[in-house]
Amino acid sequence: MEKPTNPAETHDLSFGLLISMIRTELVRALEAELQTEGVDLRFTQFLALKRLALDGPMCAGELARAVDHDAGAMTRVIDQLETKGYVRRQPHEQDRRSMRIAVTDAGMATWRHIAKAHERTLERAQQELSPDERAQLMDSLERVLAALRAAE
Amino acid sequence: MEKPTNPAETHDLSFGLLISMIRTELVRALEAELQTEGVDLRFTQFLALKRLALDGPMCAGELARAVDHDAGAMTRVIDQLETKGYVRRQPHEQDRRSMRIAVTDAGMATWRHIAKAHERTLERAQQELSPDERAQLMDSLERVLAALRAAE
DNA sequence: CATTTATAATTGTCAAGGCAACTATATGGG
DNA sequence: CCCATATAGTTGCCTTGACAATTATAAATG
Repeated sequence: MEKPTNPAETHDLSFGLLISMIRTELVRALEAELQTEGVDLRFTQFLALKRLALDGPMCAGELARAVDHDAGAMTRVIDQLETKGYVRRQPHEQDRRSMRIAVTDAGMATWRHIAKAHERTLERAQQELSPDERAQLMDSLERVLAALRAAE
Repeated sequence: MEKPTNPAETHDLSFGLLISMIRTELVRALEAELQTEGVDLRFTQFLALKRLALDGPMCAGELARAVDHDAGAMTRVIDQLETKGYVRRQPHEQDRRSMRIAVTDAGMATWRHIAKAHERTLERAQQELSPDERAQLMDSLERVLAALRAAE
């Protein structure tokens, strides 16, 4: 320790880096769990499938917004999920521009299969926090997100 | 809108998605601040410059670990910072495999210039949180990260 | 009703990050 | 001392995601 470490930085991790690291580790942990279960899904594909499985069919743009993903990129994620047989594109009845993205039976089966793995991962991430602390954490994070989005 | 958009949806943000969203917004906000200041740095480049500016010269691998970045990718980040004139690669004296990455005067000047913008961004992100809540948030996040890294 | 404007999905392009292979050098065990 | 193994940095390759442009269709407006 010959190096003069800035005392304000002894917390060492800035908020941004900390958030980035947690995201990286969470993605890694979840993808590892999925692989262990023999399910070949990347993090983003997982998020999309989860959203569709929980909320039912929706169109591509809605899904993109729901998982905070670029619309162009979402097209390809849907392609991938469709190739795997987990979702299906159906024409929207009122709006011929729109697609209705629906989970297939195989997709639902996969979702049920991996839902527990997902919960295990989240549980593991928060295992050192009390229920109160978990609630507080989620609340704080939501307020941080809101503040960042409230543009200036 | 015939589908019952569950109002519970807003609270149904999973931890992973919430973290991802905050990271995205934080990166966006910081890069916007930097651009406003006329400084052409991406988030990762910023993190690397900050680390070097605060902790002094270190070798490439150390830097990569410090900002949680892939070593191969870090080589290119250093390339970019070197091209911009913000850092310099120097041979390591004891170990001829190693490089000593040091911030140049121009790099330091730039760092001083943008440090405040950085703080503004973090301040804005946490503006809705009390000092206690901020401390609690950092603490919880650190424990989450530790849990993710520890367990298996 | 024609025309402008807005929206949904897609596609092309490019930068960035992860991983594996490679080179050079260091280190530790016979 | 020599060899096996480990480590530092770099590079190539591939996937992902952001953004812009494109196409088709809907909605709004004169």
